[in-house]
Amino acid sequence: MSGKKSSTSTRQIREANLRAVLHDMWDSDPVTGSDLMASTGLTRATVHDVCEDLAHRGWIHEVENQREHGDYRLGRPARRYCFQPMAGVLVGVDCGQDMTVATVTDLRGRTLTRHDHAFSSTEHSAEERLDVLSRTVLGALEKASLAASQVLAVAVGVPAPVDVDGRTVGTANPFWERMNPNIVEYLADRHGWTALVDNDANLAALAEGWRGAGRGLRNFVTLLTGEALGAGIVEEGRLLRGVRGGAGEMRFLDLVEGVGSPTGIGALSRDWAREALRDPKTHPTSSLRKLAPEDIDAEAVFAAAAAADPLATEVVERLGARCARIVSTLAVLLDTDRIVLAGALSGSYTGILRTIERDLPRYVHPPLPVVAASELGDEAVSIGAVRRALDHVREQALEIELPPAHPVPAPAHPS
Amino acid sequence: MSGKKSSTSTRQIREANLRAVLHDMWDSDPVTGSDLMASTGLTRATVHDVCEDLAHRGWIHEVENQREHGDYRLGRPARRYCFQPMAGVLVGVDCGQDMTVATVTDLRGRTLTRHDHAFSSTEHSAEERLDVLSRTVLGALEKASLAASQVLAVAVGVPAPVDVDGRTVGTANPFWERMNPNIVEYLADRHGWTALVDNDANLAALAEGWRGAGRGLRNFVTLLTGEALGAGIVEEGRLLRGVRGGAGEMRFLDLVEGVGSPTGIGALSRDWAREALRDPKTHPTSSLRKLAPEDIDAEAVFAAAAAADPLATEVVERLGARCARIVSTLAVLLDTDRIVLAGALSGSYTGILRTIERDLPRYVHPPLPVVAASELGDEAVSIGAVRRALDHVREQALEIELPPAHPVPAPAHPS
DNA sequence: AGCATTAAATATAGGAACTAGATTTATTTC
DNA sequence: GAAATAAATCTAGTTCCTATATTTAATGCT
Repeated sequence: MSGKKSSTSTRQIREANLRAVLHDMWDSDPVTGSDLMASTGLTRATVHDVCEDLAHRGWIHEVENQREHGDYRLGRPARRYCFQPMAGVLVGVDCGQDMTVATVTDLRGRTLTRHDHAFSSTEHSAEERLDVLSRTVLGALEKASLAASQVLAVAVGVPAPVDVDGRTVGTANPFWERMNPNIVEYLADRHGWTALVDNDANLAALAEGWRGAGRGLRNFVTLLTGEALGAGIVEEGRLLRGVRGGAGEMRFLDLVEGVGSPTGIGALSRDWAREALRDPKTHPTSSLRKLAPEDIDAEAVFAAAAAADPLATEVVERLGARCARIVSTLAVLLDTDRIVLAGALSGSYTGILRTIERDLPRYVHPPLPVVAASELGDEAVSIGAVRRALDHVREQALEIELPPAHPVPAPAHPS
Repeated sequence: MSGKKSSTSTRQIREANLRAVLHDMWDSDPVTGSDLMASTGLTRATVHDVCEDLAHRGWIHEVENQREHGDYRLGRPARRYCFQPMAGVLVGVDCGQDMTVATVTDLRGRTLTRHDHAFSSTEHSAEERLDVLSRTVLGALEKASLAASQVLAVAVGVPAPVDVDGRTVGTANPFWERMNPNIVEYLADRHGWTALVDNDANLAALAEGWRGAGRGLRNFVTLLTGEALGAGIVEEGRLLRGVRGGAGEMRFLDLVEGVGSPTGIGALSRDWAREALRDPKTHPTSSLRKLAPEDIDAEAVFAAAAAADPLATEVVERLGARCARIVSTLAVLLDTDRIVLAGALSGSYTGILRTIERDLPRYVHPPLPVVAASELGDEAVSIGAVRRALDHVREQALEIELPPAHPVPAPAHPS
């Protein structure tokens, strides 16, 4: 509000310091001026000045009763500042083929609420998609009594290639364009939100690098293994996108021997099991024969395999052999540290992993990449979406004007 | 030398301005203070101050007779500054299996001299390799009467995976380790040079992006097609490296249908032609039958194909069909704009390109990537090495202390 | 030749953001 | 209640920048 204008040059310094201090405080407990002096190398005067600036902007606040937090004894009590995790909220959405899940978190990525909503069918219209997406997010916000104005960023994962600007264009594939009917613009126009759209496998990769099996790694690949395979490739900590967001597209598997298609583990486990069951002579004692054909799904197959059912074991074995080839291809070309198999049933992939481990040395020279199953199950995409929103907000923090501190409706009676 | 110390904060501003001005001047004609004011947004006083600083450091100099350069008429003549392309020199080396080529350039990448030297055999020792490399660079410098102290950076391309630090370790492949026997350390210890080592395909990619078929593109792949295939992958303007520098390794082609190995076009054209010639019944009239078997090499095959020889044409056709599959794999997974086929004979790849263009739609959905042949021939790696050195020097300019202005030996007679 | 015009250089004053060191202040400990 | 302590606050002083006034070295016109 104060119309002070400083030169672009000097503002650069202040901006860098604001950024450094905010970064330091984002994920830590309340810190003192001296703490910040040590971590930033600035003098005390500057540190407090910067902190007051950040407090003014609403990102941090000064902790009043200092005694409670610190365990020091002597000297004048230090001023303590603390990051405001509720200065705004983030929304991460997994906007899949069949349903939408929205997760609302604070600025540290701690979940506040989740809310989901199914589409009427897999072939739902673009209009329905946008409407359901919108209502799912609003529903989640309402659950936690949060106002739309508190949302600093909404990130949405869709099963389609997405370019840097969050758009899906020029793909000559109507399915993909329907999956992402310019969500960015829609959310901005309708709710005024900063929206980020990304490919679901890319977001799953972000999730794995944050809270999953890729934690701490700068080079890894996440393979989404549901109906169709899709890879999220992280190289030197950066997500690969490609020209139109198509990086990680697995259609090339058509050409790989022993693979032949980009069909996912979820689909194949079901299809292969059904196919085998059609011939009454193969594994006549299999427990899967007790189920109706339409009840044979990935979950049933993995459950049977876990119980050592011979037919299911054979399917899992075959899936593992196939995966070994897929994983090798990626590992060799990209020289990656780890490949994470993600998907709703990733918790049941131990059998597949065993086979991959056995076959990998046939195709890859040492050092071999680590192949692991995701621990995030079907939450990978929405967690990754939250992370995407979080990254954006951390990056843009100084350009963001925070909503007023407490938009909770004031008590009905006058002061 | 002047022991002034400014705070890290204020130094950041000055550094950013030095960088901006130096960057502006690197590739342009002499510029005036007013030009720089427009491009940097700084005031005149600051611009001249920064320029004097840069002149002091030796990167630029003030042009004396201003009239000659400008075409202005009125007003007080402007001070003009010009980048010093000979403030130091760069060396780019292609250190291959059979020979070494060193290119010396000025700071704008304009070639001053080239010098090459063959190894005693493809199985030469690490010691010989380092020695020949060393002598090739010194030979090139001597040709242009340049002192070793003028070298600001030496970049070396080797046929091996190389990590970010320029080392080849942990590959369990003695050939690779012999190709890069810690060249960085050797050149630093023996000559005091800043050395950068990189994979040859990566450097070829840099060359293509600079002066070749990838010029201006942020996403493209360069395929080295000589004896063994190797890819240099550029994504968002950045070279992919992978954990140990192995990104772009093509061993995964073992698993690709209709490909089966990472053997290069150079090797296959020769092998396939020889194989066909062994059966006297296939194409008995082929002009290649006039050559001794040991004279059948890639060059001969492509020359014959250009003259419509049926046997050679069949080989080229087969190569094209194979390349289409390889190119598709990369294009789909990486969603790249263009794939450049590089190699000593890239000038003769028109036949191959025709076949690729025909086959590509079988494997890739539109929009199709552009496939092009390199125009750089066997210079791709050394040009890329120069570019690597240039990038390093531009990046590190402010940290580099330039050698004294004119190390040319003073005339023998006194003043 | 001499003077107006012009575009740049130079000089002067002032501000933002930082550092450094002296002084003050709020605590705990003895 | 005084000493010890660690931090806050205050007072200069720095660097690097901007803004504006003044000066300078050309050209062009009479």
